[in-house]
Order: sequence, then structure tokens, then C-alpha cells
Amino acid sequence: MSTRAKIVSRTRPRRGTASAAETGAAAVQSGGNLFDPVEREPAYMRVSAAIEGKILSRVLKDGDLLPAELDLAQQFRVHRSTVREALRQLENSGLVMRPPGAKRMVVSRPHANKIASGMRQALVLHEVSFVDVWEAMMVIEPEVAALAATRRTQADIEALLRVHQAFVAESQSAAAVTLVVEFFELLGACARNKVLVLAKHSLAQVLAPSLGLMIDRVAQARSRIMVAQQKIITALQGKDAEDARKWMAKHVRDFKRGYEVAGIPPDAVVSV
Amino acid sequence: MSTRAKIVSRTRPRRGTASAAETGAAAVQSGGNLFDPVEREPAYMRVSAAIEGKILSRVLKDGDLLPAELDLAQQFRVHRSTVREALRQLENSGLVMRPPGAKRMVVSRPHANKIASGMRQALVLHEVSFVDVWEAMMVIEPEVAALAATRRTQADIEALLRVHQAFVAESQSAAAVTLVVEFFELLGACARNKVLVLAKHSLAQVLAPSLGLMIDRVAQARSRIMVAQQKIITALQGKDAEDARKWMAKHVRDFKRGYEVAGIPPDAVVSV
DNA sequence: AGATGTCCCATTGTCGGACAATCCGGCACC
DNA sequence: GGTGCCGGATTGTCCGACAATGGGACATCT
Repeated sequence: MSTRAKIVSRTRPRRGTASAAETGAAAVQSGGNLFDPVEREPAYMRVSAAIEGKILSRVLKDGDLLPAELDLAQQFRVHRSTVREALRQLENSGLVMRPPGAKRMVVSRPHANKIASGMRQALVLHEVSFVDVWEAMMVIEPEVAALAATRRTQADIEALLRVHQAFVAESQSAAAVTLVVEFFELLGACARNKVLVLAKHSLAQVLAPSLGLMIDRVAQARSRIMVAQQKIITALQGKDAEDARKWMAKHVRDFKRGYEVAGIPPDAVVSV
Repeated sequence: MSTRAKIVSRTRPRRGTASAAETGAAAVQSGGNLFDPVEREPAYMRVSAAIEGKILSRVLKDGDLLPAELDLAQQFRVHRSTVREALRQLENSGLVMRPPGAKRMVVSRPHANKIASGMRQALVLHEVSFVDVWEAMMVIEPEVAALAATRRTQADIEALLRVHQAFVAESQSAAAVTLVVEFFELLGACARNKVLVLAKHSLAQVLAPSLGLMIDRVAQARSRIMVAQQKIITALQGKDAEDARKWMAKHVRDFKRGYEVAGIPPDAVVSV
């Protein structure tokens, strides 16, 4: 035994590291390796996985509030610090959150924003270029517009009109970009498809900063955006999917032209 | 002062709670509220934000290894537990990871898998239905196929052929689903667009489980998949974007038919 | 009654310190 | 060259402590 074992030699059970070799069957199949790598998973992982499991299987529902840290620590037979590390993971992935100015944490469904910011991080770090994002928009947005045309309600139209008019009014201010993005978001909502909304949302997030730059530099950008929005709304109003698709495609294509005119190289990577 | 202040009244600076009221300007604009909510952000948040910043701004590059926990603790003037909580956040978001069997953590770009699993969680918790996912595939996959047709290399074709043949050979086994998914992934790679690959990847992940179910239940599913893959490969080989798009659309449409035949209700929500 | 102050407790955020397990590099030994 | 042992570095986990805050319950003031 090491000489470093000072005074006390507390035989602590080392809870996190023992139980290996669980998948006894099918050992001699994976590429000739007789043994699988022994699995050593830290306790904080297991704790967070356990809680995550309860959430995903809806034993813990949206809005429920989690037991206190000490409570959890006792249930898992683990120290509070360990529980806290697990909680930080869950908090980060958006599965639990703390309403501002509250102590206990509550279970929550990750909001689109959470996913989008993760996506943005990934894209930034993978040095994705502007054309990549644009291409994705070119694929998704027109189809979303077409879907929106068939599913929009009257309330949708009115909301879109409000945002459009706000853009017309404030097209010179710095809020213009926000309004353009909001128009896209709203249009996504009309399509009534959560998956596409999520994807769109991320794209918009990533694009927004450079979009602002472009709008500032290109004189006719604002008027072209106005026209496109107008045409799209009209198409939605007439439930004309084909027109909606067409105008949205034109709208998105304009972005690229705008970037060219603004002198932003198309392979510029998106950044924070 | 509370009677609970035992013996020692360590005047600890309470690092996390002080510096409020930083945005002095523009106080009287947000809906008539004179004051912004005072910002109390826990120290572990600040630490993780600080490290995240260094990563996103590439001061810490992919592959660099992070300073030791104690080191960080000293730099941030904070306890090691606090640093560890911050690290758990970064680890969870995929910005740092630990190569199996190493001590120090290394900076890493979040892999597509990481994002996809976050996306999957979100979709599950938002009770997204199968049609939603399918609709998204209907939008994305054909366009990706078209892009792939114009950009594929000879190596791509060969890789696709290998997977296709593996599917033909093993189409009866349980590995069949994996191979179908892999075909999609590979096709995405041909399109040379990271954004679309990311989106596709998530969709495939979400769809895979129920897809397995469907293939097992529907007799002619396998042969239809074979034909579609064959046609798609041929289209890619001839760089025929239009054909690629058309066959992929057919391929994806088949999935829905398969679900109908298999008796899986189209509005069944995806699950873990 | 309603507003306000007081006291206590539960819970979180943070800290200091401790130890075992493990990885890694070096060094003697065969 | 391979092998085994040693010590430093670092992580995983624990223990225990305390301040700050939120939330009640309750008394008090008007």
C-alpha cells in the first residue's frame, strides 16, 4: 500500500468505479477483441443520467420541481457536491432550470433558444461559411413558406402584417434586423411543424449578425426585403403555396446578392 | 445580525453577487420599468462563461488541454468545486471532453452527435409527432440528394455502394436500420454542407428507432429501400440532380407509406 | 383588513480541506 | 528492450461549514 495513506485509512466504498463487465454475453464478436473496455463512469454522470431518464420518460413532468440537493444526495447515496455537478449538466442542457429568484430547480423542456445556441456554437467552431448557412436556408425556407401558405390562420396573417409594418416603419433603425428575423420566425410558426421551426430558428440565429452588417451596407436591401415580405404575405393570404415558395426563394436569394454587393466574401465563416 | 453567525464571521467577499447595475444607459425604455433586474449570476456560471468565451474566440483551440482544476481555481480565485461545476457545463455542451482514460480535459468542437442528442431530447419532450419529422425529411433530403449529385466524388460513390451492398446482404438482420441511416449520413457528406449534415443527422437519429420497427413489420420495405438506394446512386453517378431529388423524394415518401402499412399512427410521438 | 416588520427554517452557493484512485514520466533492474 | 516500482500531478468523491436568500408563520402597526 502506498505510503501516502496518511493517518486514517477510511475504507470508503468508491461508489463510482466498481461495477464493470456487465455485458457478459456477445464478448467474442466485436472485431476479435475478447474484452470490451471496462466501463468507468463517474458518479456525477450516473446521477445526471438517472435524473435525465426520469425526465425523458415523463416521470418528472414539465414544471415539477426537483427535490432539494441534500434530498437527492441522500437518495443517490452520494455527496451533495456530486449531485450539484450532475445538476449543472442538466441545467446546461436545458432539462431543468431555475425560475429567476427561486431556490429549487424545476423541470423544463429545453426551449428552442437553448438548442439554437448549441447549434450556433457548433457551427462557429466548425468554421461554417456563410454560403453553407445560406444554402440550408435556400433548402428550408421556401418549403416552409409553402407549408405556411396551406396552414396559416387569419391570426397568423395579422401577426405577420404587424411585423411587416413595423419593419417598414423602422427599416432605418438598428431594430430592423430583429424584425426581419422575427418575420422568419413567425412564418415558421405558421407552418405548424416544430422540427422545421427548430431548424429555422438556429439558422436565423447564426445569420442575424452578418445580416445586420449587410443591411447596413446595401442601400436597396431594405426596399427589396419590404417587397418580398409583402409578396409573401399576399401569397399566404391567398393560400398560394407555389407563390409563397417562389417569393421566399427570391427573398433568400437576395440575401446572397446583398452579401456580394456589400463585399462580404461568401466563404466568410460565421462568428460569435 | 442573525444569531446564527456562529463563532467565526469570516468576511468573505461573496464574489458572485456584487456588481449590479452595469447597463446604466437606456433605463427608461423597457416598458416603463425604471430599473433592470439586478443581475445575480452564480460564480460557476461566470467561470463557465469565461472559459466558453476563450474557446469560441479560439484562444483555446480544438485539442488544447485545459489547465488543471486547481490551476483554474486559483486563476479565477474560486474553489475547486466551483470550477468543477463550471466544467460539467462545458463538458455537457461538448466544448470540452476527456479522451477515455486521460486526466486533463481537452478542448473539442461539439460533435454532430452531441447536437443531435440535444435535439432528440427537445423533440421528445415537445412531443413531436412522426409526421413532423417526416415532413422535415421531405423538405431536406431531396435537396440534399440534389446537391450531392453535383458535388460527389468518385470516392463518395464507392462508399455509398459499399453501404448499399452491405444493406442488400444483411437486409434481414437487425443491422439493416443502421445501414439505412448510414446511407443517409453518407449522402449528406456528399453534399459538402455542414449545416445540412447537422440537421439531417438529428432527423435520422430521431427517426431510427421507429424506422426499425417499420422495416420489421412491412415485408416489401426492404426491397423498396434497395431499389431506391440503387436509383439514387445511379443518379449521383450520372450527376443527375433532378433524378436524385426525385428518387430521394420517392424514397422518403415510402417511409410514410411503410408506417401506414405497419399500422403505426402518423401522429405517434417520437420517444426515447 | 391590509401593509409591514420579525423570526425561523429550508435550501442554495461557496469555501476549505481531505483522501483514494489513477495517469504519467522516470529510473533501476533483468 | 521489457518490466516493475516510485513519486508527482490530477481527478473523483467525500466531509463539514457558513453566508445569503426565499418563504412561511406570526406579531404589529395603521
